[in-house]
Amino acid sequence: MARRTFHRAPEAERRHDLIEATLDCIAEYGLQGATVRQIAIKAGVTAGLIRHYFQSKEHILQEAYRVVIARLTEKAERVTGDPEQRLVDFIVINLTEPVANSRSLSLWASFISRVSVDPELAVIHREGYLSFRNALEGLLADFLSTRGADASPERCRRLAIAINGLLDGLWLEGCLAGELFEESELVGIALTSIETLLGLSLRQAGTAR
Amino acid sequence: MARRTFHRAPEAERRHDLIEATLDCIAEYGLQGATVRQIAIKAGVTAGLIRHYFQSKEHILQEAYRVVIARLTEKAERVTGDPEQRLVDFIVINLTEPVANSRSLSLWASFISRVSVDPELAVIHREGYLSFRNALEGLLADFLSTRGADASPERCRRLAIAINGLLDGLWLEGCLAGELFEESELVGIALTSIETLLGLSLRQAGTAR
DNA sequence: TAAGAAATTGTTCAAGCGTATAATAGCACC
DNA sequence: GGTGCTATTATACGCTTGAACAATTTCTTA
Repeated sequence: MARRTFHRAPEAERRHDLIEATLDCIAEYGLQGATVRQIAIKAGVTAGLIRHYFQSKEHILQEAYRVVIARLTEKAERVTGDPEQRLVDFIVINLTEPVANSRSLSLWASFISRVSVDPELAVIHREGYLSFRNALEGLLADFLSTRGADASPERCRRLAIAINGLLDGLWLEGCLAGELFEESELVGIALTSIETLLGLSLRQAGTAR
Repeated sequence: MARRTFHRAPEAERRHDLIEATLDCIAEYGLQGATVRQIAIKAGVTAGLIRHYFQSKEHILQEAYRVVIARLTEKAERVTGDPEQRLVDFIVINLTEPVANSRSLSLWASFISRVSVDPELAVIHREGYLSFRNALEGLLADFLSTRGADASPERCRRLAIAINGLLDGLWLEGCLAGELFEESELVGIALTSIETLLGLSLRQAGTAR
């Protein structure tokens, strides 16, 4: 019986492909659909190869979760420009593609549901969450002081918690039921609400956006 | 070989117990841990009985999801009193026990992750979500008009979306990392934020709470 | 171009899965 | 206190799962 020909890939590329295949499986069929065999089919290899790269199925899932968190946070954490623009970009990025879509939510929820079950995932989660909120708190502090507003640590902390919640919640709503909202309606609501919470305008005249 | 003795339970009670056992399994071990055998063990019966009450495993999961949604929304939708108190209670209920805890989140996330995969669950989800947001929109409309503020449908819609998002997000934060917040800190942040968004006070002098 | 390292395949295994069904035991009713 | 109904148990079946491992192929390098 003829053995199938195969391509010998660099380790980094192969690991990446396997993780990508894992995410595809989870997004399409849920965590239950992410079996080593399904992942292998999706990646175009055989099941045995997965255990050549990952100690166990748990390990590939942990790596996959790291990738999911990175994709959800990396863009927003690298905003540039003046404090106002950084804050606005942070908001917009979190509520538009590719961060906000049903696939992201599907992946996120799949892993979140295991965070309380799997201590390894809990560690990965906690890191991502704190880093995200700290980034937001920094943006707020910069913006508030630039505008000469109260930027005390206590106020920044509370505002960061509230605005983090607001962004998370609107992200959720958009991902779960994007078709219930008009184009960029959620972004508009977010910007208006955050302006109100901060007591400052985020869309000053003359700033084309 | 001695057959184990058993109790012949009323249908409603047995179905309730089986669903409760299902939720326990999901909360403890994730959706993957909710196998018919595990559920049966948790409920103190044998696996075969589950298929006597539920057409398939899918069906018991659907029923279980209905229960989860009901528990997350029923208390908040039955608030009473004047518009202000109803709104405040709505907020507090959603951010405190038993709605806000890690078990609730675990269950919610488990099902949410399957909403995009399973059309039956998607229907159940959509109903619950719309009913929740409508309830909030009604509370806001009542409260705003009582206070003589702008209660136009467009404003109520946008405020409901924003406040729904804020509550969802803070609920998430509290469930995921309750120990990062002081006792009732999230409730305080929610009340303050919503007062700011509405431009009205929710804690008038003389209202003991 | 031969050899050796290791990436990849193909096969096997025991365990656990959802489902099906026959046997049994609890309970209501006469 | 039988009798009949059916809730419940017990067992079996076919499949899929994660894992293990030997066989094979590719690629590097000398």
